[in-house]
Amino acid sequence: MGRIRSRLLEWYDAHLQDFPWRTARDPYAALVAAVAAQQTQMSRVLPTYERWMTAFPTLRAAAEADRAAVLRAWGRAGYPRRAVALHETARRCVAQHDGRLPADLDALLALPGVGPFTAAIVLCFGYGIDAPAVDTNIVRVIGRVVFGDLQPAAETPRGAIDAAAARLLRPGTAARWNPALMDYGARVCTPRPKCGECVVASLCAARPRFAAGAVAEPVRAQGRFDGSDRQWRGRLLRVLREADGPLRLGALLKAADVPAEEKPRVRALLGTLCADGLAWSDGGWCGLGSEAQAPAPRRPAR
DNA sequence: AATACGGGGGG
DNA sequence: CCCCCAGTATT
Repeated sequence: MGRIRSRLLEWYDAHLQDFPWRTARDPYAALVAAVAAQQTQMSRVLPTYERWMTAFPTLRAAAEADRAAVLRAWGRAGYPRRAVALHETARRCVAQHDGRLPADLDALLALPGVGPFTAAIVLCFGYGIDAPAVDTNIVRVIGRVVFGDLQPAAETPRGAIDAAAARLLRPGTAARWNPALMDYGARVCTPRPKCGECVVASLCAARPRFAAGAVAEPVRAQGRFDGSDRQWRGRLLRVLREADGPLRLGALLKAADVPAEEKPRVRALLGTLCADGLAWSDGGWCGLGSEAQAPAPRRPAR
């Protein structure tokens, strides 16, 4: 174990990527980066992070923002419900935690959009607390090196991976060890691994299998995106985000280029956006965010 | 345990 | 065209 640790740390020191949230010791910055990183390649995280932090430099600023502004800052980063969760988490921190992120695992996990990974990132980067942040990269690296898996998610149970991650973490090093392991999985121990460049190949339990030419099977099959609900939701939201203000329903469907036969379905999807706090719809008008904006005609006031 | 949830990078 | 991504919430 010790040799694996030292070699990976040595690799990390030579390939260090200096993301601002890694060294800022700012729990809010860590939170924003962690949420932006959920199911998203790092190359796309930095721009989202910069936009968000420029628009809402502090937890309180995020809490006081309106939903439409939050969604515009999120832009095309994907999974916009993450922006809603971030917004709501900021509000709860102000309402219930004295305007700060809790430094406690269970309290963090109680916040919307915060799961085991995000909570661990807040703890280790934000507070310097030792918490193993086990992302998909780390699952793969530990699965292979420790357990000899080709494609860990399909072989070794997650609980065993987590236990190994906790065992590998030396006290006081989480803020360096977590990103070292994550980066290694992203750059070397990739889904199709670069075993020729691997600094722990001689210690890797999976080495014989890969050396024999075994190929890792795809982790999770993915449905078609074209024509999916997800694509339509994304298109609607994009139109709403880029609009100056409220739109007629008909104008929304037209701008989103919805064919006649898809209109009932896409109208229903607008309903799901509203349910998610991403859009509102009222009296034939609709818009970005959670509440009808001024230009929309109000119902007769009593 | 299985699905839903965006959008784009990279082979 | 296909795989995958610093996951989380819901069913």
